[in-house]
Amino acid sequence: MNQKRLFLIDGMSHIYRAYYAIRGLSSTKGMPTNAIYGFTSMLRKLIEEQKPEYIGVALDLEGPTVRHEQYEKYKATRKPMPPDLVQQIPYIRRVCEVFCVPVIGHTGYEADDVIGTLALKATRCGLKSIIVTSDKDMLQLVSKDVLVLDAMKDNLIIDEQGVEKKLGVRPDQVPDLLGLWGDTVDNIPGAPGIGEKGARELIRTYGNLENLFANWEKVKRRTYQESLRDNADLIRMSRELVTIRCDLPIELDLSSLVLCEPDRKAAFALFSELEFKSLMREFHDEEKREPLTGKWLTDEKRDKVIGVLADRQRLFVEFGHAQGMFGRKTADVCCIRGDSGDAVLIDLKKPDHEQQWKRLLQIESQRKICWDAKLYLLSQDRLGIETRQIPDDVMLMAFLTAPNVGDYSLKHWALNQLHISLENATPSSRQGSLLPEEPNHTVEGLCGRLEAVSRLYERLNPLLDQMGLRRLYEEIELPLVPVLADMERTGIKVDRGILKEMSSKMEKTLGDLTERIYRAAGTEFNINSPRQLGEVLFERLNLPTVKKTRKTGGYSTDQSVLEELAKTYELPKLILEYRQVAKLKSTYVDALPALINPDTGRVHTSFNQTGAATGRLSSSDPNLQNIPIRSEMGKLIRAAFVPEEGNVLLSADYSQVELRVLAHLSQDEVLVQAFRSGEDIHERTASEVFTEAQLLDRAECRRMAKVINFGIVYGLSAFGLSQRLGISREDAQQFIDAYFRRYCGVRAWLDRTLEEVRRSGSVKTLFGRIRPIPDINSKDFNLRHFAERTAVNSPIQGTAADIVKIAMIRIHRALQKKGLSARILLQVHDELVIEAPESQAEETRVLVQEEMEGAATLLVPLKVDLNVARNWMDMK
DNA sequence: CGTCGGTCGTAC
DNA sequence: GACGTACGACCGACGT
Repeated sequence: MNQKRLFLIDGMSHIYRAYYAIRGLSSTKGMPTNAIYGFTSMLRKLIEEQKPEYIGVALDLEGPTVRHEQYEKYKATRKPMPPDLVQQIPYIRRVCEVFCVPVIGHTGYEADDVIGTLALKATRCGLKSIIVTSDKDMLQLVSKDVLVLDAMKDNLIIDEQGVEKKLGVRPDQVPDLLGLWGDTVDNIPGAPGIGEKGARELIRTYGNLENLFANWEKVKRRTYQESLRDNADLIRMSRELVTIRCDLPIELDLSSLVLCEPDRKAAFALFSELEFKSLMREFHDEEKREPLTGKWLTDEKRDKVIGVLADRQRLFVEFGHAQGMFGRKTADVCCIRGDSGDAVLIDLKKPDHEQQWKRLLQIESQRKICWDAKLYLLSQDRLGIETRQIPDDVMLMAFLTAPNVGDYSLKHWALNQLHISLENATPSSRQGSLLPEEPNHTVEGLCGRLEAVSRLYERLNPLLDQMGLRRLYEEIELPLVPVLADMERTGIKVDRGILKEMSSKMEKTLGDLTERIYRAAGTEFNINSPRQLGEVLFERLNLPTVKKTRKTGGYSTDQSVLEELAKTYELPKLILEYRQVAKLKSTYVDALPALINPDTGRVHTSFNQTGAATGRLSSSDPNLQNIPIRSEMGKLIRAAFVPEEGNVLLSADYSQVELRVLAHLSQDEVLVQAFRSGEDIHERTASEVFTEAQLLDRAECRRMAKVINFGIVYGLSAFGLSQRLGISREDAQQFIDAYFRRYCGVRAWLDRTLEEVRRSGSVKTLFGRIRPIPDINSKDFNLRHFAERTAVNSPIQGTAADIVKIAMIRIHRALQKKGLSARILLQVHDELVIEAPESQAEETRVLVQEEMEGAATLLVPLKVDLNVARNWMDMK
């Protein structure tokens, strides 16, 4: 029996119980502590005895709940919480905090409903849910995988038989039973004149409430008959009120519910304040984890300490980074620890320390664990060592288990998962004389970060297995790390001269345009300011404003608006021209040269592995994934990206990879067939969707079909399609209908995917990458529809991203194996840019094509287009 | 003088 | 409102 268990504690019920059960407990300062003490004892005992794998405490939040909307008298007779209990609540939250037990609650919902929803979701994840409460309402949730534990009564665990024994009915009958019986505490009326015994007897005899109503005349007791006859609505409403909702639109975030070690130091401080003597004693002794202290290696101790560290199975590593040349980070101090015990700080600027560090690195039997392995690899370049063993990366674990978070800084995760504030690690006693002032170079700063890394590892590493993400991590994300590090290290050569020339030309163009714009407008203003531009266009010149407005209420001046106006007026046309040039100049032409490394003439972008929730990479500083290609002028920028002397650039892009993925996922016969026979997919869609008459304009139909094909992948609407194609909504809807008539497998897949996401709250790629879709059951129309589009797009985009990552790893390995000196330089989602010596160009080309096309075996072939050129512009 | 949200525009 | 995923320039409001 290794089924993991989630304990959901009904906080409110325990707090009230403790408050009334323990009388007169308070601190010497007069602070009442009875409820806190009772709650703490319960929590401690539960953790001690049950050793839950996952745990959470549900508390009611302030404000009315949906039940109050249903029934205004709900809980009306309940007195407000006594003031001397109210003031204890914040402390109860702190107790949870020091025990590292998360408090869960959602505005507008009762804690009961939160518990019900999470309990059910947990069972779907294969967990056993144990609800800790003494409230009989909760018994309705009991099932094979949901149990109720009454912590007040000697940890009695109630299963389905237990419910029958206690209430005399099955769990599913509990709402009906309580609907009749009522609940005076919550002011739930129930059936007047029918009490506990009567209710039980009636439900046992008639099975359920509706059947009872249908047969009310057969009921023996006359008072019951009348009550049933006269109060049907009241009773039904009562049942409604006692029914615990299990369908709340909330996420089960297992990563935040993992039980971890209590914060002993904080616990001791809290219990001291509350004067809980026995608990103070319990948390006083052995301060194993806290505080982690650091020691510099000293000559006497060095060998001994390194010896001890080398004995460990795992080493946690954290660096103090210094700004290296041209934005490259480099480590100059390293903090390292084993599974337990003190951390050791190594000053990488000292040759003897550096030697020790290299020694540690070479011991491959021990796993190194860090936050951001790519940074780890790159930050060691200065040491001139090649890291053969890739360290485990807790950041990637965080990303895989929760790709929607967006912020993968150690600071954020330490704060949100461990409640450790890393910036509060106050730099006081700086021990090493060489330490710079930055917080992550102080002993405290580094030790705090190291502590966070190791505790997050303990939490997230097991989650990979529980969520089925292990292979994705081991076989894709982690092996990709050294590939990306190589790409960043290598960079791509940029011809400064070309950009310089473009810049001055554009400068002149902008000057001319500015003058003409001012003349046409009859005034000078900031053309870059949409607000000022809006005023000039729509107030000063009174151009028709009908087109569009912003969310914030102003005039929209975006491209589609200006294009519409440009049909009639001169100024918008000039603005459009100005915008295009200004954009290219500021974003690319002028920004790029600043990022060229003057020594090598190359720019080294950063590829962010946690940048996109779908699993795509993102690129920044500079972003080389959005270099223009569509417009003629924009395209010229690509001419500045060139190979090193004696080399060529090789571009390899997957042809229609997302639509091929869709074909595989949906198994749509038409789509699969089209790709298998190597047809032009847009042509094919055109001939499927359009009529004979329409097809006379073949090129136009293909253009529209292309838009439709892309739209499908993004979850298009008739409105969106009509906008894009400049046609009526009705026509757009016709095309969509026609599409799905022909590609009915795609329709079925969309439906399946949506059904799945509504049930499970998340979607997966072919390789098991998970993306939670929290808003899928939202009441908010916009949120829900956005969630639906995300849900269908993510598996497609994500699977394609997985495939490209696999291809990159394969190419990297194959190049190494064959001893070719070609290098991957860039990844642009479905394209790889590679630099190869002229002499190896052909061999590299063959290798790249093979590795890319063989990266995955789908129902349809993967096709790669390759091009070789002397710059990035001349390639497609 | 920094931060941050809004708008706009580039890529796949 | 209205087609998914990013990054980033610029503006302008706001707080220091």
